[in-house]
Parts: sequence; C-alpha cells; structure tokens
Amino acid sequence: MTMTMDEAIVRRSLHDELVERLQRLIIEGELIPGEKVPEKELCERYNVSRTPMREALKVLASEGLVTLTPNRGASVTAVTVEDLEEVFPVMGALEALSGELACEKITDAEIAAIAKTHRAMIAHYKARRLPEYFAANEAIHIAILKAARNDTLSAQHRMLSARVRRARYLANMTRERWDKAVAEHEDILATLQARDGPRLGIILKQHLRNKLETVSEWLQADGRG
Amino acid sequence: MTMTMDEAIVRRSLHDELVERLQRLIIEGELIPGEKVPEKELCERYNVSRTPMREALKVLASEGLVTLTPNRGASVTAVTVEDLEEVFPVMGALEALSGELACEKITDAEIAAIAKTHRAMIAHYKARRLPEYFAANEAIHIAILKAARNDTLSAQHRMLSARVRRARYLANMTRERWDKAVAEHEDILATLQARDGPRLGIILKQHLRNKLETVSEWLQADGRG
DNA sequence: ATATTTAATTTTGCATTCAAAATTATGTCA
DNA sequence: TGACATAATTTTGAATGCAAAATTAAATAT
Repeated sequence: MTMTMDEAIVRRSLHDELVERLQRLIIEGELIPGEKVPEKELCERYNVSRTPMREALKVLASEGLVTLTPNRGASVTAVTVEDLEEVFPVMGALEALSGELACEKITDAEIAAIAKTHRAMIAHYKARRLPEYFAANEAIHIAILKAARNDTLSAQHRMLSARVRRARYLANMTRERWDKAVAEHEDILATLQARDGPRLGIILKQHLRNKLETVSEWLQADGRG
Repeated sequence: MTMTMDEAIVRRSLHDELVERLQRLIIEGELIPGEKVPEKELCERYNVSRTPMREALKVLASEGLVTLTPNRGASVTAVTVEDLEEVFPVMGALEALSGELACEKITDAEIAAIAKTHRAMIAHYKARRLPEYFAANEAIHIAILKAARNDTLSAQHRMLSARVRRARYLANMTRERWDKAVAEHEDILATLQARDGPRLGIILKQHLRNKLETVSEWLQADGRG
C-alpha cells in the first residue's frame, strides 16, 4: 500500500522534450546567435522527424529565442545591447514583484534554505569559483521566485531569463562588480529575512540593473562569445 | 453566405495566421474555456492540414491560452479566479513599467492622440456605450505601452492580456466601478501630461487592481460566460 | 578571368500517411 | 437491466512525401 508505484506516469511529447533540449543548446552556446538552426542535423542527432522539431522551433520563436524567417527557416536570435536594454527593465519589474510577493508568502524554512545557498555562494566567491558562484546565484533568484507562489510570474521570468542567460554567463565580471554583486546579495538576504517586500523589490531591481551594466559593457567590448 | 472570418487563408505562414485566428476565437468566446479544441473541424474550416494547426496550438500552449494533455489534444485554458490573481499582479508590474518608461519617452503628439482617445472614451461613458468604451480604453493602454518603446514589454503584456481579455470583456461593471475607472483614467491622462513616471506607474497598477476586483467578483457570481 | 544565366541540389512549408492511444459502440453474461 | 469485456471508430503524435522556394553549382557569354 505504501508503495510509490501509483504516481502518474510522466509522458512527454517529443516537441516538449525538444523545446528543452534546444533551449539548452542555445544557452550553452552550441547553437550560435545569428547562425541558422541546422534543422536536419538536429533531427538526425535526436533521431526525430522534422515535424516535432519544427513544432519546437515555433514555440522557441514565440519565446524569442529563435527567429523564423519565411521560407528561410530558423536562426538563433542574436542578443544585442539594445535587446538587453529592452529585456532587463522587464525582468527588473518581474524580479521586483517576485521580491514583494515572496516576502508576503515565504516560510522560515525557505528563508533558511536560501540563507544556506547564500553562504555556499559566498564561499565560492571567496574561492573565486565563478561557475559555482553563478549556479548558487541563480538558485537563490529562482528560490525567491518560487516563494512568490506565482507560476505565471515564474514562467514569464524564465522566458526572459533564457534570452539573456548566455550573455550573462559569458560576461565575466570585474573584481569590483563581483564585490558589489556579493554585497547586494547580503542585502537581499537580510531584507528577505526582515520580510520587507517593498525594499526587497527595489534592491532586486537595482541588482539586476547592475547585472545589465556588466553584460552590456562586455557585449560592447568583446562582442559575441 | 455570411462572410465573416471563415474565409480560406490568403498569405504568409499558415501557422502564424492560425495563431492569430485561434487567439481571436478564444477571446471572442467561440472556443469555450475548458472545452477541447476541435482540431479536425478547425482544419476543415480554414482549409489547412493538421500540421500547421498543431504548430499553432503548440505556440498557444506556450502562451497559456490552451492546455495540451498528452494523447488527449488541446483544450482552451479555463480562466479561474486563481489564475486572475496570478496574472494581474504580473500585468500590474508590466503596466507600471510601461507608465514609467512612457513618461520618459512619449512625444507631445502621442500625448495629444491619447488625450483625444480619452475624450472619445468619456463620451462613450456618458452615453453608456460599453463596447465602444472598452475599445477606447484598450487603445489608450496600448498607446501607453507603445510609447514605452519596448517591444519585449509589449509582447509580454499582450500575452498576459490575451489570457484575461475575454473575462475582462464579459464582466460587466457596476455603475460605481465604471465611475471609478473613468476617474482613474482622468488621473492617468493628467499624470501622463505631467510626465510623472513613478506616479503613473502607481496609478496604472492600482487601476488594474480595480479591474481585477471587477472581473473577480463577476467570475465568482455568474461564473463562465 | 568575371559577370550573368541556367541547371542541379537542398531546404522549407505543408499535406498525407500510419501506428498507437483513446473513445465510443457493441456484445456477453450475471 | 446493468456491469464488464471486447470490437469498431476516432483522435492523436509523429514519420514520410511532395511541390515550391531558396541556395548552390555549372555553364555561358562578355
């Protein structure tokens, strides 16, 4: 009786699986911004026909990750500085909202979990482990989003986040910026613990604005990765 | 023969055209929330094969307008009070942002155009022409969004808006609520003319909160339309 | 050689087909 | 009659097929 055997079997459609895989390919940079998506190649690689692949591309297009040109197929949307300047204010508004809502609804246990991740992040920062730092960083923002208890908000944020994640990941921070980001995160945690929603909203927005500057500077300098 | 929007499709990519048509069918209530989307029937009606129709449904699903259940096809996502309470805060944040950005960037000509639409709206209000009032109302909000010069913001807003537009349209306001909405719009226009971004943001957010209450009350009373 | 056509090839968009799953209809028996 | 099983039908997901458009290669003329 106490068997965990009766959970619904998770059946995923191919296109759904493909949406996720293609997203990863784009974020991880295997599919290069500006380049066209090699439909046939990907079909062979994942051993699927063109039908689900094309369905997936349509979805990615509606999310802005890919650009469809009539009779010319799909290409990976290139992230320009202008794009970032469009996306970040919107993400900022969403993050601010997530902060406000989270403060209203977050449990002590969730705050404790975030605090733990925060400490891990600080350790990575001190040891200059950038990838691990990034992972912890992202985990914190996702945890706050989750605490806001609003799937619509999470979904919108995830969509925008996907569009800029690669740029954000590639842009390496200067020492000062990194210090500043960490300081802001201390502030975020403290404000979350105080459950000061309005203030958390403002801080998160400012925090994101700083990220934008980092990425923006990098994009203007090195350009594409 | 009644010549409506049922004519065979003329140009551009089929799936793209279909996305738009299906959206309208959902908003206008021909496709009923909770009911499943009659794929075959729609294919015959628009004279297309299932391939582009299914592509369109995938896109609508990613926008939350329809729900895909594995091996069971698509159904129109039903808007519940809980959904509204999720969607409105997000829309509120986006509208607030649109107000802030619009005040920074709007031209005098655009303000004049909005003022004109506003006056027309007031006339419809006084004459109790609800549909015309709604159209003018929506035009104003779209104009503000446009003045914000942020396509990402517009796109996100449009997506969420589509999800609740039908409910918003059907929910008929009480006299008091309508009076209040109009008063708020006077305020919106004045603040826009003064180009007070932060204040406009706050007003727009509050304005939307009132709309939510209207729709929410209606949903709880009459329920589905 | 270098443009400019023209032909061959690939890619794209969509229709069609097919197998598996779900739904409905039919039949069986208590 | 009605609960259950089984067969027929429809619907769904995905592969394949095919014509039009786009791209590349080859051929011709300058």
